[in-house]
Amino acid sequence: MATIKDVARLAGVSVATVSRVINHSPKASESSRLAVNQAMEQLQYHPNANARALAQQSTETLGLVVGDVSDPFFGAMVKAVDEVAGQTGNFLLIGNGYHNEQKERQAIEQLMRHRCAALVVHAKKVPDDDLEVLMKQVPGMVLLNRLLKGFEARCIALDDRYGAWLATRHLIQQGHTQIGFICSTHTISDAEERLQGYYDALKEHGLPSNDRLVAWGEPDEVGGEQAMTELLGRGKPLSAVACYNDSMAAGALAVLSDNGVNVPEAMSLIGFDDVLVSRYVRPRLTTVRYPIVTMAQQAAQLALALANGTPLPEVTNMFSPTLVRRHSVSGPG
Amino acid sequence: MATIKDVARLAGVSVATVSRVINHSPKASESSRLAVNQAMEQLQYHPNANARALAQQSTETLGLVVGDVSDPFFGAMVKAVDEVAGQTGNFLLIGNGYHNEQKERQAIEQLMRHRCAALVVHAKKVPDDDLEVLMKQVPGMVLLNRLLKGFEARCIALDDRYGAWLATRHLIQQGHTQIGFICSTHTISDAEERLQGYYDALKEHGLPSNDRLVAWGEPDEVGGEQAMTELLGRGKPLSAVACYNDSMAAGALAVLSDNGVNVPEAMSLIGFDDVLVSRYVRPRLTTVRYPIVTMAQQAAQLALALANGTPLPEVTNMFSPTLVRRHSVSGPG
DNA sequence: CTGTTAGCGCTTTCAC
DNA sequence: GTGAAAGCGCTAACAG
Repeated sequence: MATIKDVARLAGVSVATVSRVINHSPKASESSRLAVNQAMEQLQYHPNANARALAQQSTETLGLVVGDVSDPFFGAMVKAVDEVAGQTGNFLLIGNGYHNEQKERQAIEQLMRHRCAALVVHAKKVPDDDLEVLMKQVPGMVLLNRLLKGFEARCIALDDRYGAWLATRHLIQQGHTQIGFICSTHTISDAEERLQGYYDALKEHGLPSNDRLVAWGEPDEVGGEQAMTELLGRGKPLSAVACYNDSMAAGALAVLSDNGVNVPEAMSLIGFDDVLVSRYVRPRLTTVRYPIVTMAQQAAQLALALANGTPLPEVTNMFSPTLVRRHSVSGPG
Repeated sequence: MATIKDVARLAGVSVATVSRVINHSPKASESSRLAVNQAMEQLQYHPNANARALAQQSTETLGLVVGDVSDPFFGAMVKAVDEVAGQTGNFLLIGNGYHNEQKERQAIEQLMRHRCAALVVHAKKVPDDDLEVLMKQVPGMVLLNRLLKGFEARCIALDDRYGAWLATRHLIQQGHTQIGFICSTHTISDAEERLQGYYDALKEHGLPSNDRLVAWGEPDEVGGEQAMTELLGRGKPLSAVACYNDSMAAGALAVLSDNGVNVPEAMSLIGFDDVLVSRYVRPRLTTVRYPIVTMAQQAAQLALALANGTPLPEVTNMFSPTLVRRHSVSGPG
């Protein structure tokens, strides 16, 4: 692959001049600009981003760590961040944490090695202490969906507990008293917080909580199927279920449908996240909206500003979820 | 951020030695290995990947261009490629083409600038000629879901036409004679091929084709809703519809459900791709399986082998889709 | 406006 | 086993 020297030679100028026209420097005559552009074209020249990064000591890249790109929730996040990266002329580097401490650490590590100016990190398994070390080391690092004390201004999170409380309260307000919860087995704060929100709402309304009303599974469709099957199998009276997320709710819905349990007539169901699928199952899923796109955009903008030393944008550090009423919830039969 | 010099100084050795222990060179004494590791730890040293790439003239990165990461179809693709990248110690760089010629070109360009050793490219809009130039320039570049003549061995594609033919024939075999097609408005070969496969099957079985039986939309849920609404609105008798992909089928299904048209009793529906959603709508979607995971893995392995000059893996250059029977197709009412 | 040159951080001969 | 030094491709003073 051609280098800047080749271009300089062919254009009959110095490498400095080539560099100038590449970077649209004002001090470059029209004539050399022409010659250089022609040479670049002819040689199919593509500037080496690594060399550039090294020389400039900065990279024009924005790093993002997500759980798993193939998950629609993260898909929305990636897209949102990619858009702000694109607008600011940055290239997006993505690392998958795969919900695993080792992998999360590796992903962050890789991004640091690539010297991403800005870093948006969604990592739920890496311990606070380790994260703190990294945050100190990388000024342009912002945490998404996690609150690290001492770095609140560089965190953008959602009030999970409030969201689950909202969902459960909605069910209670419809008259339900026997309410189950389908929870995620992932040992991350989101799961604990949402379960706690469910308990809070129950207690607040004088409803007893009961272990037999909560079932667990992986936070995806299959996990939702299993958890709902489990719940049904226990035979404990139940007229409504709040789910950890929409994917699990979709799985639960499928199981109910297969078992001839009508939703919402015989069973109300509420999800969490408001991802696309919630609008395409039938009945449409009532859920709790997680404004991930806005959150991701703000995180990216903040990270970029922090990295470039430009004025910080105003961001919301703690977002509140909201209820989205669709058709999977009604009063008890 | 600490550099290799800092580490060398602290460890009391030369940078060459530090480099040796970083790269696990056999010629590095246990004592210096120890000293260096300790110094790296203490300084929180992260080797600069850009400098490394420059010095080695190679990058340990695998580039991937997709349409849009947030689309579940591409999500599966990204994950598959990421897995083989991870296994071979490569870091994945992703570029989004957003179904737009300019963007596709930019994405490929970016990846080339970053000097990705291997490149897996899903680009449907960039013209053949341009692609040819790039293919010649980057030996480790492989095309996914596209067949470029002269480079067949570096292409991994699916027989779209056959897939749509299969779907339509399945409908015909169930006794349907009034079969619609919901097509994508994206002007890419996939859309043309699938539509053609539908026509082929019709003709082959002596069934007339009719423009009023095909409707168009964006290849997502919303597009599927619109197209199905359009089809219904035309009032032309219809007992089955083949769809461009599962997302459109999901949208179509939703519209049918909302209009009280039972699937499959009153209307049969068949999708394409076999993405996750097809198993979570009710009825479960009968569809045509697109073995994207296997295809993406093979593409990645091929690209890596091409880039590294290692023996090429055996790959299938043209995959055949298969029918997946679930519950959205039956005989005409 | 242009060219010369000294690095950026790392790898890799080549002597020792 | 180890270090000195050259160089990867590019940018950014600096001098002209």
